[in-house]
Amino acid sequence: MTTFYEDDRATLHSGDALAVLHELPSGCVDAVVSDPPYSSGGMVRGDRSGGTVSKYVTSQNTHRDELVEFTGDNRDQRAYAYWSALWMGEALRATKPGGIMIAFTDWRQLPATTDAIQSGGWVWRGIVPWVKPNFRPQSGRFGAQCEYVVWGSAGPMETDYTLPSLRGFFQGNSPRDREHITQKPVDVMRELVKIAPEDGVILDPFMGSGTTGVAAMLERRKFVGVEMITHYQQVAERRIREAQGLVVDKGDQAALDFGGVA
Amino acid sequence: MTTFYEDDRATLHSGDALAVLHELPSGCVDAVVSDPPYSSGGMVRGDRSGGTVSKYVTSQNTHRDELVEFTGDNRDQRAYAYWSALWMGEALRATKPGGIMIAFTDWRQLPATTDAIQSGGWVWRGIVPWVKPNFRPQSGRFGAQCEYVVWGSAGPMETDYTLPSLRGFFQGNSPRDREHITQKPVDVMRELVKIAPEDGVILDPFMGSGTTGVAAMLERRKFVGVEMITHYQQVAERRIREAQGLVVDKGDQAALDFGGVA
DNA sequence: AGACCAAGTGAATCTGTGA
DNA sequence: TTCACAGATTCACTTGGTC
Repeated sequence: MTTFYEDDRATLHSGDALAVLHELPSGCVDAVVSDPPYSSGGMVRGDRSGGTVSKYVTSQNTHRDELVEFTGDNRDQRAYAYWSALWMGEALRATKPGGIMIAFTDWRQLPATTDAIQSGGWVWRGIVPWVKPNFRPQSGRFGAQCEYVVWGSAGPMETDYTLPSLRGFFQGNSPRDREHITQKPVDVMRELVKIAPEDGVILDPFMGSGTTGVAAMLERRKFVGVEMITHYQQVAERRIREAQGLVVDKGDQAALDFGGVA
Repeated sequence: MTTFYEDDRATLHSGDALAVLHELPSGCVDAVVSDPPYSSGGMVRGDRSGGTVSKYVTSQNTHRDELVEFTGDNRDQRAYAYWSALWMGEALRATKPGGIMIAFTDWRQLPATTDAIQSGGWVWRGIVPWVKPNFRPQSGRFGAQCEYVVWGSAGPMETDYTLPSLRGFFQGNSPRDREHITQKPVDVMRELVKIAPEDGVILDPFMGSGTTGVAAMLERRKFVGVEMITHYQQVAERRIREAQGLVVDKGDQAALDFGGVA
């Protein structure tokens, strides 16, 4: 396991998610919050086998040339469910009893993801839709306007009525200046990492551009991230350090502003 | 098949959904829009086996005594998926090629429902969340704030770019003065029935208090409903006739007002 | 009329009790 | 042990009453 960045709030590992998860110590994590490749997009095999940039980005997008392809997005649905169960099972071992799993998915892979989280040994607890106000309308059909968060727990959760309750759906558009094709809004991620206690450890085995880490820093949680592609390792490290600076130097208000921008 | 009400806009049948569906002529329907019993409610079998009023209505609720139990809400998950595939398969036969299936479900039964719609022979097209602003929160957890609409088509859909596009999520609380425990807002139903063309036929095999029929009348679609329980047959007939009166006598504006009230 | 306040509600979920 | 049921808890939003 190669660690390419480490400080007292964040640890970033290089390598394949499954391999790195296998090497993590047991029970070292409070919550797993991740956005794995969906392997969705298209009913037929041909639609899945293309590159990720051509699949997810319209040709009008001005940043198209700056976006880097990502991997692991070409499994069929059986393989996707099996692979998801594998990494979720490894993640369960690394998680404390009562800890939380959170995984993004789209409508097409949602049933496979709920199967996988349970196959991995987690107690499935619910679904949280993420609504994107600016969606692509389709004549005579309901728009595919949402993505979904599937969440569960490592066995029973303790019931602590002093904890605040969390909302059951989120709203917000994809960030405008994305550095990763599937980058999520920081505001949405900030709500999600609140499921872990302050100073608790959040693990993201598919870090990408590091939005989960940014949210963890802004909400004063610790972060462990895993990413395979060198380009995104650099992007994530930069964004997470920037987020740390915002919290330490300028306090909460600046952190809030940052959430709106990124 | 016993028909207990019929006029030029609405036909209401008495009996079990599966039996009545089997007797309907082939291809007589443009869209199936329904809210079947979810058989959900609880992690353990015991929580499913109680009556529907005690299961879904809190003991503090002052209107508890006025609500009538409904049936078919105590299947285990395997049986639920099998039964759903059965009635959805029958409904497919009754639907025109290219017609639409819309079914409500909750988070727990969502994967079983997407399996069932496909097992029944439909092309699964998507999920539309229904977000309830006044949800019951839970400490330290994401609230179960949404129900879900699973929709699909009877084979390929024709693409007609002159049709309006429909929203990918709905918002709105359960109606205040419900006559059925699981009664849906008329506004949400009105959006859903728009998937069928004007003067097209909407079928609801689990009519309950008849909200689908009310929405169909207000949006100038025709309606075929099925309900087993005598009490709800009477409620549905009254509400649907009231909705017809609003459209014919007072025009569109009154119809819009009605949507907000019921 | 409008502003404010108090009470009531929810396809929830978990725990404890008693049969 | 298993099952059925009562009780407690969370908060956004609605309703109804008072000022």
